[in-house]
Amino acid sequence: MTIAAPDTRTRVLDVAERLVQTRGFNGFSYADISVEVGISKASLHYHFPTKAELVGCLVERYEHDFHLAVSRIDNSHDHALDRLKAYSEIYVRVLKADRMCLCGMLAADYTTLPDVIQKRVLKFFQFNEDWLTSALSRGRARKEITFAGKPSEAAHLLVSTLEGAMLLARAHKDIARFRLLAASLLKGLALK
Amino acid sequence: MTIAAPDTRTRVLDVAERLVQTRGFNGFSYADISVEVGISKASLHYHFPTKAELVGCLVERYEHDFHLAVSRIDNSHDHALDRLKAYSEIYVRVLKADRMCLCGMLAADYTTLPDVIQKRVLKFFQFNEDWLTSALSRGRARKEITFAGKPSEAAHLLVSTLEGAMLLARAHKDIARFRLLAASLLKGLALK
DNA sequence: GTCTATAGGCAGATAGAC
DNA sequence: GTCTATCTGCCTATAGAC
Repeated sequence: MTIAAPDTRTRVLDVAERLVQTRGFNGFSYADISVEVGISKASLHYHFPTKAELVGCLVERYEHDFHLAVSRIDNSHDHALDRLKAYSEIYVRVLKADRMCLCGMLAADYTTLPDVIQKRVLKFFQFNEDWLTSALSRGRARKEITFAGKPSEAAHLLVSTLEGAMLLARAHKDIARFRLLAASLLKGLALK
Repeated sequence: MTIAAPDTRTRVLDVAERLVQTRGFNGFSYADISVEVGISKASLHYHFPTKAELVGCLVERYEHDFHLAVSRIDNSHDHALDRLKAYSEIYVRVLKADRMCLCGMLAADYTTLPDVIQKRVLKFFQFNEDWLTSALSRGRARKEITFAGKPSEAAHLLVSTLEGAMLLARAHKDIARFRLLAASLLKGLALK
């Protein structure tokens, strides 16, 4: 299976994604993308008329990729702890690329975002919490894991902690500490 | 005890602080401050020659205020759970003002910050984790709370979770959910 | 300390040729 | 699809008068 050379539109999205994840919505410009992709600013506007549309597409693609990643987890892992571990490894992969979660970053920039993007960012977090809620709920019913309180609250805790830890880990350039924290989070769910 | 009318410098810092906490380092300008404080952009440069210096002062003041807040906690609360609850209420107060933690916000903007500011942001988190580490350590020694593993790791978990939850709560405009999460975090530390 | 005026550059975005 | 050229407006910052 070969991977086709990415078209211009995709290359633009790839560069823009990295820029948002590292510098935030207000920390990059069309000029930055132009240099890296090797086409003029005007050409970028052909593909994405406005910055709002560009970043909107970015969030859409990111959420789509996340959907794929978690359904792969559903198909390849059965035990709740394995699923949650695989989930946390998505975050580790992002951190390894010296990036913040795209939507975590946009959550920081939230008040400066166009309406359309704000809604998509919220949808992303909702999707994550929903998936975690169901993974936690199923795992507890099967007696694979244990935790107190509602699954939805535990899911909220997991997303918050992973996003927050990511924010700090990137600044500290300390992925090891992030892994340690993720591991101890999972340990807290293991049967005693 | 009366509060003196704030001087211009202080009013500039107050406005700038709110702008950074709501819009991020790259999401506001001297023009924004100028309008709100009611003096010209040029006058702002008299007080703070560069944006880097302005935000540097902001972080310094924020950390100083945090120092004061936690030493008040040390003096007014003895039980570890009370101390930690009071600590989490600092975050709630920030959230109530529709703001993100100043340094949490700057952690997102991290790669775009001047060196001096990057270092101060890290120092802020270090201070928080150190204080929490000692509060947790003392509390466990006195058998006021319980938790597994090193105090420093539990401290890291607390800061990460509170910062991450704040990021999400502000976007969702849902302080109640933040409170719930903070409460269940503390509940996890309570003696069984 | 505060102002007006302005520099010099970059932002997002458009027009029109190829 | 991509280009050059350009627009308008905002950015940080400075000069110099009051």
